[in-house]
Amino acid sequence: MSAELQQGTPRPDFEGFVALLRERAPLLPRRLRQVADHALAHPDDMALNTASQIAQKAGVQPSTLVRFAQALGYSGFSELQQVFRSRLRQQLPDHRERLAALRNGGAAGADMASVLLDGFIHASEASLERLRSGLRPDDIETATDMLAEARTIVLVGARRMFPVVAYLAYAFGKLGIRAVLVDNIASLGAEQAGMARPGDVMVAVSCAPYTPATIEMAAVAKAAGVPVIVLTDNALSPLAAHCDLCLEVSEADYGAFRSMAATFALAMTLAVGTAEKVRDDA
Amino acid sequence: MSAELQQGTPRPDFEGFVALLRERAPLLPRRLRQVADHALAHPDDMALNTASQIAQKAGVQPSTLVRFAQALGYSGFSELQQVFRSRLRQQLPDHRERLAALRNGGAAGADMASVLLDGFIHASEASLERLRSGLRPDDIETATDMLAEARTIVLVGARRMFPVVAYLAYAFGKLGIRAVLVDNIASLGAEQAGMARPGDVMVAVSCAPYTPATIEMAAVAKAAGVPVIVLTDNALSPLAAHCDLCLEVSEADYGAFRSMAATFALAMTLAVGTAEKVRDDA
DNA sequence: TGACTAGTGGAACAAATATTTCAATCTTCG
DNA sequence: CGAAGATTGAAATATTTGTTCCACTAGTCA
Repeated sequence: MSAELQQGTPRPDFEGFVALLRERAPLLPRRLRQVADHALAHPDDMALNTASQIAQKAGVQPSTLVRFAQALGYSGFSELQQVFRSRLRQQLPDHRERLAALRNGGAAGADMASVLLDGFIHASEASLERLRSGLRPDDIETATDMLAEARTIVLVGARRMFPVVAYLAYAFGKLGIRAVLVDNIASLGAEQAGMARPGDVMVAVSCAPYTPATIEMAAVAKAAGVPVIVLTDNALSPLAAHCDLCLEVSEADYGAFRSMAATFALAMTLAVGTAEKVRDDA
Repeated sequence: MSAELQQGTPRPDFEGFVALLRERAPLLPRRLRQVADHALAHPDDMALNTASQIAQKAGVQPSTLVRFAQALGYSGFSELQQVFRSRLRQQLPDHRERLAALRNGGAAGADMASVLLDGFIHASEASLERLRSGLRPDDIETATDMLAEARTIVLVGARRMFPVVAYLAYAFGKLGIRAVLVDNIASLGAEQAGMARPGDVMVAVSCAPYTPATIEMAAVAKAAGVPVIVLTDNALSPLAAHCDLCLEVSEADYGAFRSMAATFALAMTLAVGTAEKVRDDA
């Protein structure tokens, strides 16, 4: 091992570890780098599991963990692990206090950022909670059945909801499921969506205030005999009229902005659930 | 040992442990009671230290810890400690096991859907929790300062992360803040991003596996004197090298898919925070 | 009071875990 | 192309850690 990597024991706190890694990581060999990535991505894992369990998850040998720790100047893996454990110890009470402080005292202008962030986090958590209790598992089941049998999945969503369908396009693509994203480029949305035929399935996403184009495309598809699955905010949505299956996701808002957390969680579920079905059928 | 204390392995979660203790504690011998008190008072200690360290803090022998665990029906101290560790971990791996069990056991379909949804909801919640405690409010403050002073905000993100910048484009637009979305249409991404000049600000979003084009655009912008704000998953990200401010968001994953909840919450915070600043300046 | 039982401390033991070592492999540079 | 060096995987080893056992104590009931 080159001598330059050998130094006295580095700072025993997590921040110190990250700082150290920031400068050393680029110079580290492949496997050690792999460990570095894993350590930053899964710090809890590093704190709570044994060396061989961590090594397995990181895709390396246990000995590599020891080498990694030593390359950074720690005496061994155990010493490095203490860094992660102390982080876990401090982090919990620390953030509980901060949260309580924020809630009680009307925050000053300086931590406006914290208040906003906290607000959006809360809205997201509330949305997820509602999703958990509000959605019928049978409906997801029906949806994934439909999607798994589709020749092509046509994804429609605009404005606020475009990110959701864009994500679905990515996820389906990665899972090897044929899907096309209607992005309305050059105002060709109607033509893009119009190519759907029986045998295909449309997924349309829209919440209040509903984008007329999305409703229109769903209506046209349905009339053409294309099954339509809708993600919307409530059962009275104008979209609900033009669909075969309606999945309701009510997001909580903070200020003028609504969370997207529940919608994305549902989207991921649909994508993976469909992939599982497709695989089982084959 | 009296037979009544011997039972099958109790529930492996922390709630179960507390419930069990509530009814058994009064009947326990002195030293075991002492352990019970310590366990409830210092659950983190129970999760993160070795048996002899814990024993010392609790004022008992290591063997007493083992007896305590066994008196409650666990096979030994190690098994009991896992209960405390999973509490810290917020039971994430538990879901993987359940999903694996479902696959093997061939459970009913509706169950599969529930497990998936539950898994993604958990991953989202864990991500939000990490965001809450892991992000420095000062960094958000700095980011919104930079954004509020920008003439035009240039938004760069690809593949998995495209939905985030697409959302930001929507949000900034709605808030009356000038922003352009680099969507790489017709492979014109470099030209789209290349129009950024000093006085503008670029927001680049990318997590592993990093899209080379995004890194490249951030590097070019930075070299041209355009301030770059980066949203990425860890400090070692190749994007971190080419930015003026690095916001780290580590999302929890479930299966092969990572949550987007924390990234979106942060994006909303940035958008609204910037709007507040712009309004105050005027 | 004396025998019996449950409880306890501490040492011996067994198991799990981290660490070291060494041979094989891949890189790099002459 | 070939040699020197770095890197890696896997087995051997050393250490730590958890567990069991047994002698001893304290409390309880005949």
